[in-house]
Amino acid sequence: MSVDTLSELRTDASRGLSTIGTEPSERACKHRARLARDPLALLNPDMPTERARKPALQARLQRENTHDEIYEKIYVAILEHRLHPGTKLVEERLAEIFGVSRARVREVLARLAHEQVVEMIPQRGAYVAKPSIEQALDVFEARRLIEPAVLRRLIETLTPEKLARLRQHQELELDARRRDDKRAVVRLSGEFHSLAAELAGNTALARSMRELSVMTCLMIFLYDAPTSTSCRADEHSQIIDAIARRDGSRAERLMLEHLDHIESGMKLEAATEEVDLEAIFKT
Amino acid sequence: MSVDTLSELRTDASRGLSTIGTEPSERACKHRARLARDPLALLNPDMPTERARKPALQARLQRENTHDEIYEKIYVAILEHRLHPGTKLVEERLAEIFGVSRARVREVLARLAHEQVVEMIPQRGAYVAKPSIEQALDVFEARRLIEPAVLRRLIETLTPEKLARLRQHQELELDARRRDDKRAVVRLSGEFHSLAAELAGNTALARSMRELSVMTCLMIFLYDAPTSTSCRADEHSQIIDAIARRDGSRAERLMLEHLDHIESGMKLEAATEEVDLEAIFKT
DNA sequence: GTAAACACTAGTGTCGACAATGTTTGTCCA
DNA sequence: TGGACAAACATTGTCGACACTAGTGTTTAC
Repeated sequence: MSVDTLSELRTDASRGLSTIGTEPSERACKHRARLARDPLALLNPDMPTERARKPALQARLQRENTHDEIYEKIYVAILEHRLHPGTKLVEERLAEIFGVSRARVREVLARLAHEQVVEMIPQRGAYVAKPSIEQALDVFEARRLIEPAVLRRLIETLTPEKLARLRQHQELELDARRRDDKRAVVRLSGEFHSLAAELAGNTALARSMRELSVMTCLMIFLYDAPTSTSCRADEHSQIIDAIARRDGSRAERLMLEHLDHIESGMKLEAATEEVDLEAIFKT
Repeated sequence: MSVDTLSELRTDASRGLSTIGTEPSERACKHRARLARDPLALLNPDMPTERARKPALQARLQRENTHDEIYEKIYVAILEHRLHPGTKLVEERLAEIFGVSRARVREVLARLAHEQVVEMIPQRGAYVAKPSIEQALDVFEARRLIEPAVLRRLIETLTPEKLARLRQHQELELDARRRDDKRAVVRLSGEFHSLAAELAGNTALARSMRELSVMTCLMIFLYDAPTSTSCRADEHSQIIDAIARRDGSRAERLMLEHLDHIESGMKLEAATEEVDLEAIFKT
């Protein structure tokens, strides 16, 4: 299992997440741009064993997997449920996959752990986080608090460009649904909320929303009843429509209902938490 | 400057911040406890040069400066304004100071950077963050949104123990004021808000509040008019009193006023942002 | 046949070394 | 004199190596 899922990291995870919350300082941004147009980025050698010597050129070559990029690839993989909660993230495997040394992977994992997206256990390793039920409830409470405010602010500062980006996202989401690409659907559903926060223009709130979104994605995977498919598409669409009409109260109401739907779609009854083994074989 | 301030890191920063937001998973917690009662922790050699060989014993010895501890020491130093916004954090210096190798420092810095407490510029290094005015306004907006909710929840779930912890914190704060220990005052003022969030019992909100608190501390240092001393003591006391009386609406109102005071005490007029030098010598 | 002791393996924790880059200082020429 | 170039220095980025630990499998003693 872990080998397969990890390998998938390398493949189609490279688009990832716009720049929500990355908050690039000007210079850092310039730096990233330089990488983006780096012409060497094409000829990725992909030979983990023979990458040993690096004659001042490989150096730049490997930089296509910057810290930020590795971070984002793992992040997106978790968002898309390609990496399941509880999966062990072996440093050496990741290092091989991304063609870098463990030190770099380690820094990325430290960041992810700090964000509670992965859990690091001393001397044991890093695992994709399994948020507890209490955490889940907390997250929903926080979202119920923050998201209406986000929408309010978004409507206040709405511009045609912002609306266009929302519509564009909506289109992506619908498209993913049409293609029945579950992974993209889950990711985009989460990103919708982050995007709204980002467009609302308050970076502090956007950061918080982004963190809450990932946690929600993990929780959906852990506790969701298999019937309900995370966010229903029309709900997002309706919210966007309300935003377009600048109908703040309606948007807020829809959002709260939307959150209720997500939450009630999950079975958060304090069961299934731990010790499956004992419980299972007790009969 | 930087040598002095960095050296101070080593000294009196070791109490730090209770466990707000650290969210120790059970095993990680056990691990930390083991370290705490480690008897070797006393004989700290403090010889950065001759620490080279580590015959299976030094290893444990140095572990008194865990990642988390280094993280917290730097964090507290920033909170207490012993490290000013814009100060460069040279990896090697920090490594020397904490008696560890750069790799560890690096991981810690990565975490701090992820939290926007420090800014990392590629090939240039890590600097204590200088939040922009826009960020400052965002932070206050976010706080105005979150903190009343925190108080509401705190009052709902109030227990004598929680009240006791608030009172205890209040005592610390008053004491620091009496001693005129500005550093402690600033730190404790910030921690009051984190503590309230922590006691409110919603880990997600508490995490956000903690991040917002640090940013506020940095902003106070950057933009505060020298007259007003961050939070006025009696305001916190009054809020605690309102909490004790379970007077939610009063607590919320006081908190909002409190935030207004902090914000209006700062000069956020888009001036003084950059290029002090030119402006200063223009006359 | 069971259980404790032992050995093996995979993986983490930590470090020192070296290359690449940025910054400063010093020098030379216009 | 002053500006451009270059050499020296400082600091970051990256890696490979090795010690240590946890978990697992195997042997041996009873």
